[in-house]
Amino acid sequence: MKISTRVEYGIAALADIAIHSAGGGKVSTPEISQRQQISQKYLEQILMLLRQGGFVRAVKGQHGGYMLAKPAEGILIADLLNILDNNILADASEIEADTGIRPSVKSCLWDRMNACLRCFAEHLTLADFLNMQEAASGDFYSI
Amino acid sequence: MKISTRVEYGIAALADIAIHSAGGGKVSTPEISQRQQISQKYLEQILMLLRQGGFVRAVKGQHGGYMLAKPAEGILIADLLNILDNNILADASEIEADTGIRPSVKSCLWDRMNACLRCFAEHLTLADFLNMQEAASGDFYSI
DNA sequence: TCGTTATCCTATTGACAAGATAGGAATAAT
DNA sequence: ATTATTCCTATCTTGTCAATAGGATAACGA
Repeated sequence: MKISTRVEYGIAALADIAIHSAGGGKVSTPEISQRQQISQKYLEQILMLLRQGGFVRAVKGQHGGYMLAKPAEGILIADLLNILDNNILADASEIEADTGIRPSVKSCLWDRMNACLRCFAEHLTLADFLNMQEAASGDFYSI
Repeated sequence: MKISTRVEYGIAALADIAIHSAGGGKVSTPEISQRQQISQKYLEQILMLLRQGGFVRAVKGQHGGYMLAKPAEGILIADLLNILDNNILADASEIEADTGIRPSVKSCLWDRMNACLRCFAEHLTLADFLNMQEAASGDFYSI
């Protein structure tokens, strides 16, 4: 199972924001870039996706930055995957149906695999991910 | 969930061979190519993978062709995926361990998703896939 | 008001893999 | 010999990922 760095960085960035904006603060791209070792310019693009997806809110201008748009408990890893990796969890048969093609047996097989992934990712929140990390090492920064 | 055409064609080809070699016959690339609408040259490469993976046996020369190397009940979709798509189901942490990198929390997340897929694909055989198709339409050729 | 520092947006580039296409060598039956 | 097949390698095209770059827009502070 290959996962793009866009997804990887996106989750890392969101986790970073969740941790460092606790208490109403804002987190800026330079901060995240340095802590998570992600190119700042590339990070900007990813954060744009996360904002458009409704995961973070942004404040422009000096001393601006990002904060979570909703609590970490309400952010599903499944939704993150879809935003960051072009609807990776969408069913093939749905896509075919949209294009007027009759769903095939093959896409039915893909869909079953898809369902396995979705079932997992839809029951896992950003908060769960943060807990995983905390339990594993106590060091939030080594994602 | 994106699946490469190599996987798609590979499974289609193997299903075609399973059906048309019933009774000890052989199935040639031109036959499969025509029935499954796959470029013959591309199909050759895929069948080479399937042969190297031990899924089919080949007979060269005139009136040669392919046959299953083992019964369809013994062919796991998981193994097919790994052969046709570069060990797509291998755990990230295993790969990291092989390269001397300490498995990370992130790869642990990927591995859990991987486990979902593997659990499904390791319990599904080529025979199951054939039954799915038969039940769905009765037309073996419209994969 | 001006400068600083941030987000926001688009264009471009380089690397790489997928998806084919092509040509021919080896092999076996007719 | 001829034909039909598997086998193997090289090449090409295209698209996506990953990253870089440049600048527009917005807010804050001195």
